[in-house]
Amino acid sequence: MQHSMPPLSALRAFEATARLGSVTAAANELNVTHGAVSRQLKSLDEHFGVALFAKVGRGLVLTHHGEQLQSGVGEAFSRLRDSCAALKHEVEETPFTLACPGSLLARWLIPRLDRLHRELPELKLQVVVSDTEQLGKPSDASATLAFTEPPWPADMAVIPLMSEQICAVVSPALAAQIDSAKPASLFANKLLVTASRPQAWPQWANAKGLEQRALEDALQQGQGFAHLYYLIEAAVAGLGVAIAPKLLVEDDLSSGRLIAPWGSIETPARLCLLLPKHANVRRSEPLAEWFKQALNE
Amino acid sequence: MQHSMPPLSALRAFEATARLGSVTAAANELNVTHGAVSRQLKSLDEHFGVALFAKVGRGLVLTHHGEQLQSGVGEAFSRLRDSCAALKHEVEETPFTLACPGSLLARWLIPRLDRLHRELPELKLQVVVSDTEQLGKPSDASATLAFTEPPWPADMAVIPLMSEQICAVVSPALAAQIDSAKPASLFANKLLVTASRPQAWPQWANAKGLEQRALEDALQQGQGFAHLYYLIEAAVAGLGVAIAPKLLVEDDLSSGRLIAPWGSIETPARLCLLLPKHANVRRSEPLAEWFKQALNE
DNA sequence: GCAACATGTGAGATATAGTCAACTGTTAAC
DNA sequence: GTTAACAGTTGACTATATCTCACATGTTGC
Repeated sequence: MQHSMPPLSALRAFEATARLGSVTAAANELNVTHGAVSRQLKSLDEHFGVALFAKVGRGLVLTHHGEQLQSGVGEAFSRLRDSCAALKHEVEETPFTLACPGSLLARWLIPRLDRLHRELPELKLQVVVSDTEQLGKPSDASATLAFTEPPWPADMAVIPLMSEQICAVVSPALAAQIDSAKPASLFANKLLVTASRPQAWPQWANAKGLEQRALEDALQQGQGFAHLYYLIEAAVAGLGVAIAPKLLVEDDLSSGRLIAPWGSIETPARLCLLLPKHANVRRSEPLAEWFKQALNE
Repeated sequence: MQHSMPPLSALRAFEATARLGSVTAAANELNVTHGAVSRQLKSLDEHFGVALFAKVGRGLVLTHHGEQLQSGVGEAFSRLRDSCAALKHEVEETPFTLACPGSLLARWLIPRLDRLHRELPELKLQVVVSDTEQLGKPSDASATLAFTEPPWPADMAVIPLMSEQICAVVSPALAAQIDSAKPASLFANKLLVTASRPQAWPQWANAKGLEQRALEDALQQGQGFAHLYYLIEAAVAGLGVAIAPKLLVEDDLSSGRLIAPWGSIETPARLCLLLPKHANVRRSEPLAEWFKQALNE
């Protein structure tokens, strides 16, 4: 059965040539040279053992057998084109869902969301808050934006966008009382912490050469917040010193609402775009590029 | 538009896999390894940016998008298969017409025609007498059998089957009076000639070392026949000595109806199968092979 | 826990399909 | 009648898409 099928590429060349009435036109449509189409047609003639085209003047016309073949093959290719175009259209019209932690969403992405929609309109981007900071779960989002550190989950494609920097921030009023040259001056303030980033203060202490013991004592007297977003607002309000990804406080630092007296440090984590296996590369890649660009401004 | 079409081979792999429900089964149908099909499916996933199959247990099932694609693609491929099979069927059901000179037909082919029909039934062979001995004409026969010598017509494919041998033949009664060791004993007989083969006697004379002059004299007193077939019958009837392709008198020689006292000679001509350009190779090639075999028995 | 089965994948072989350029034949204009 | 533009075919070479092999991973059932 299948044995009677000629090479599909030859059928495609035949269909285009029959439809357009010219080898050269078919070659243009198929983005090949006319020689390539001519060969395909010849191979089809040989497959069926009859001439499908006859030379008339300096062009070709279908023979009886050629017309017979074209009637079915033309419809079949229409059908193929329609089916592929329909699926492609449906895929591209489906909104692209980006999951993002609430703090990153509120303090970095939302201010840039309008521009993102304008620059990548074909994405039909929809943003949702990733419910927990936990990753590696089979999320139904098209992509997830998150700070994560290696090892990265094996069942997802991970595109690192930038290294994470964290900094300790205080309100301008508190900053005035700080000797920024002395890292230990930190301990003159109340430390603000969040359960979602338990490793932040130890990393900071370690990088700044502070004693773990002193840090632990300070944390005992610190204040906890359920969410990074509230932590930062607490710092703005002058409740103490918060530690947060630099990215999330950058706008506040440039506006002067917050001060980072002791600078910032780099952590092993990266801001990453996490894609499920079988993600749509043609949709997620432009998004990753957009993030890389926007993050470097 | 065309731009949205994935590679056709990938679509074929998809269609077979969807229809058969298994990569391995599709690979068998397509006569490739399962790895090849697996790659094609992967490339299709990437083309559309969605998974078309989902792993379920140790097999695959179509996803929603996969089903959507299969509904159209399956029909399109059915259509393609039907169209190709229909054309192929029509071509193969068309009788294959073999043109053949009347003498060759009567004295060699007809006795073997039954066997030919039996051994190549799918040819639906029909035999017609080639009206003239002239070749190179755009005949509407599928193939032409003829003795011809180079140069061969450029607009036809020529398959040489065997070299031509000609021999001078006489009835047994006449043969008894001949000294077969002497070629010149030929001239004791009346020479029988046919207009369709004017070169036969001169070739014979030349090969046997007979004087052209003596030959011409003998031919003056010879008897002409319109057709080779009558010429041979005249020899059988004892009217004189005929010259004919050995192939045409072989049956008579073995039965003793005719004798070739001086043996036979080879001419530059060949028995050939002449095929029009764009002839159906798959039909004419088995016929050529059959002839080669039958001629060597 | 192991054998049988089904699909996925890296590396390298190979065959299909393409390019280029030269050639034949057709049409039309000067 | 000559020439130029055009359409298709073809030989020689090349490239890339496609396949195979062998191994890896994951599932099922005894």
